[in-house]
Amino acid sequence: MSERRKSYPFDLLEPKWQTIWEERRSFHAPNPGDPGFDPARPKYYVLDMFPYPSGAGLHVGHPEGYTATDIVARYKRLRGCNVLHPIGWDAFGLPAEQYAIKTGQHPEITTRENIARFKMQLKRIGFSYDWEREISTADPDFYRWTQWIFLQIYHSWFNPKTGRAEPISTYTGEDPDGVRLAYVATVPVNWCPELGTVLANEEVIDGKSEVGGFPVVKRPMRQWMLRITAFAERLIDELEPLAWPAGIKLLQRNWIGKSEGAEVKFVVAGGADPGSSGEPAGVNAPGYSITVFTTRPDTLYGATYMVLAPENPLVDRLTTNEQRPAVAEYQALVAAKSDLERTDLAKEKTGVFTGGFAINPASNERIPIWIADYVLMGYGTGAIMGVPAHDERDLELAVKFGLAIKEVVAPATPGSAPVPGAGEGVLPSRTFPSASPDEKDRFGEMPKPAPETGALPGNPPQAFTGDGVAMNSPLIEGLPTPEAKQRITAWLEERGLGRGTINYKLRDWLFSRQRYWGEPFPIIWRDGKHEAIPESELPLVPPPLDDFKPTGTGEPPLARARDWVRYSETATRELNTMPQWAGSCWYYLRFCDPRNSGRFVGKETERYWMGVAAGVSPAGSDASPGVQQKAGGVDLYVGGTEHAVLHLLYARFWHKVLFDLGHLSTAEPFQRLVNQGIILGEDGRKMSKRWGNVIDPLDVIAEYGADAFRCYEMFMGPLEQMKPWSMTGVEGVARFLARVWRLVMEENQAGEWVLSATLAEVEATRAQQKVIHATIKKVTADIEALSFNTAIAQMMIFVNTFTTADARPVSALRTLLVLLNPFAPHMTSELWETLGNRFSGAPNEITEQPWPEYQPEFLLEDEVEIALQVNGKVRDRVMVPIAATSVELEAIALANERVREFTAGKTIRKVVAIPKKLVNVVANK
RNA sequence: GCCGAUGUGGCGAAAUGGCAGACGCAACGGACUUAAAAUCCGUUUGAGUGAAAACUCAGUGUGGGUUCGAGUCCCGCCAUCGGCACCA
Repeated sequence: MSERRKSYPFDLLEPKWQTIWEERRSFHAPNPGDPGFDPARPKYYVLDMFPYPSGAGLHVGHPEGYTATDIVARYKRLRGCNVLHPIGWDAFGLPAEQYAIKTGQHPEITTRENIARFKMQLKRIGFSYDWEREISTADPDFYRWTQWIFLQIYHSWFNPKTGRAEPISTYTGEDPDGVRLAYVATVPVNWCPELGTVLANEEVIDGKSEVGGFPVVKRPMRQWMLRITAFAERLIDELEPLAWPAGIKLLQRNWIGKSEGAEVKFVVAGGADPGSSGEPAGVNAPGYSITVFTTRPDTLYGATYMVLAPENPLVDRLTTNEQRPAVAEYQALVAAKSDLERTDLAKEKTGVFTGGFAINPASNERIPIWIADYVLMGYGTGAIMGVPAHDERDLELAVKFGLAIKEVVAPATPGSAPVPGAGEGVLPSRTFPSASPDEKDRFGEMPKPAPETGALPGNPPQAFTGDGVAMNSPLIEGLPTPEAKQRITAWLEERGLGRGTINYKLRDWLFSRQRYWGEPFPIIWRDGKHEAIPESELPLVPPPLDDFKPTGTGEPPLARARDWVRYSETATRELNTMPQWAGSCWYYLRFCDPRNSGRFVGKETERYWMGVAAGVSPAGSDASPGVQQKAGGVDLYVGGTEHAVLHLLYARFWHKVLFDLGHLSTAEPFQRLVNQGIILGEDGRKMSKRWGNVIDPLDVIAEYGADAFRCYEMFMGPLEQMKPWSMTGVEGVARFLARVWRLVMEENQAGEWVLSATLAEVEATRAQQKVIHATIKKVTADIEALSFNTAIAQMMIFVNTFTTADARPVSALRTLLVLLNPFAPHMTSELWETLGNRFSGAPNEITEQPWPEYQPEFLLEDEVEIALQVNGKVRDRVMVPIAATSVELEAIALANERVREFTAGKTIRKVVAIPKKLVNVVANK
């Protein structure tokens, strides 16, 4: 490192103040009832997304959000709030375990080392965390309560009548295990052989694991599931009033994917197709039917065929002997495809006819039943009605295999009645079967276009998928789409042929992992049935293991600990562990009361920190029934967009369960959410080892100091934006801080820093007052709005103004120090102390100083400069009295020489005068 | 393909519908210095006119529109980034 002289002695004073803060417990927030707790102060809970302590340590991207929250935390303290500003470690997780597998090093040891390094880095930046609240999700004192919460979920069910989670004891049906919020199911899961575990859908990206990028295959396994789908509606509704970025809300809504529509029952036709020699296989069973889900019940008359998912268990019973080989072959083909291939092949539709037929309940037409892999078993009923005229996917299949296409919705032409039988450009109706000559085409393997495509000259066929007016549909003829949907749904319900229903894309949460480094389930198995272990046995600690490797069979590594597995003569332990999300689902609650050994969080403490902040009135009335949304929760939560869906959705889900069960005082955990943008390397690329552009905060701090590091992180640009790092930019901000330092200090002959001789206990001049109060106003508003870059810019203006002043008023500098304190806490603390030793009139500690209030009268001027425009172009600027009225301004403008010059020979049409801003004279020939 | 965000000097950026480019970086010029570093002061969107002070025109991805007035509001298009991706 260069031996350049430090522009101010940050290397001495930063460690000094960090030690002082620790010794004085300056940022410790007492809980209600604790000594020193002041109930008169409002609470403010400001939270970071806690880090996973990886082996690489922090780079400069991590502390961006942390710096923002730290500024807010320090600002709120100066404003007299009780501030909860904690940090901890998301310590369970795959990387530590992968490392253990490679090296044999126990994950607990690597995790402890990584935490130590992270902690040292964070402390060096000077964050004002309450370190007495530090937690780790891998600490038994913590995960004991993670396990306890799992048991709460396990012991609950979702009561559809009340719309909330209730103890399983309130369930009166026959099968409690079938309704629990935590349940076991054998489901096709994403099995990752390399990682030796199953993964949630969300952890699989393009058919590969999110961690490591290993291939993932589908495989049926017995797994723990959490019934998050029961909360789908509330997770959408209660999102609405939160102060979150609109884009994140949208992301969550899309993820949940609500669609309203109807289920329709199609009766399977008896007997074979008259033209076919195939035997009907099992389709003679009377009353046999297939239910589909559709969002467009109004297109029922246009359903000319049905499609089942290849995995649908009904397929076997529908398939005729003749079609059986083709169906079996297709099913095998689909099963062999990975998710990636399935998506890749999505460009062209494939499918095969089962030989079976069903009756369209509206038109009574016999329609063929196909299977195709574009129909997913996991959504809706795993079966659809094919309406090729009004659905692009259905149209593709129909065109390819020559299935009938029947138009039943006419685009509504504005201002005129729908054209009956609107003909031109419409596809010719066809009858099934016409594809029989193309037997070889049945898998869609033919690379050449199907003959049908060639048979349609001109425009490619297009499905009309918008709303319009029903046609060719006797029951709803001429009705606009929304009414047609209602009418046909009612008609179906009357006849028991269907009902209105809602579907969600959201699936239940696959909650178990076949890993070692996670929370063991507090569950045992006896006679093939699961039971909870008593709460008194928590925490359930994982057994010590020498070999962490996955077994490869899908059996978790915990199976190796034979003694541990054997719970009693008749019972064995559950071998799965929880996913990494578990701890982060509720860590923010534990921060409120991290050492409570009797409860996951004390009741009163939770009510204080997570409840409705004083002065904020809850939205809506408490008297309303059901799950009325309340304000409250974490007041500000800052983190990356990568958690927009998963972490935030899972945490909201757990929070709602705990709220319903009466353990919490609010229905939502995070009132205000902000995403910080990514910080790129100096080369404009994402920071990564691969590019060698990673910047370690400690290196920056060594050269420029922690205060400069913090200020630069905030000065780079808007918090939410992606932006590249710049070392010369850091230098510029460091220069600014050095100028602040030299406002107060100067070097004597001996090279020591002493108070500047220009300091004086004098009144600020009027011009200086204006800058002071403009700065107070802007910095205050900008911190509230998290616009830290412009707050710093304003303080730079302040410093530029006072640098050139002959005498520097002490009071003005003190004001600046308080405003700057949240950004550069070390230096401002030092200067504050130094000033206090020489000048009286202020408390000894900067933290005891109230936040300054700006006085509007100092911002007022006697005169303002206004612009004089002609036809919108500025022609002159003049000083006018601040109180000048529009009429006076108009007169001034019209008398102005430059204005007259540009209006000469023209007629003045209009004069727009805006006091304190400008006058615009509109003139033409 | 669908959804969302973003496009402003050489660079990071700023701007309740009212003087585009605050603040900072880089660059250039000056002061201090034997010299350099540091520091302080100044210049810096482009094109044109002028000896100069000044002045004129153009300018916020692109094409339209609303308005006395648009970086800002509306419509179309282009580019970059992010998310979703057969969800019936």
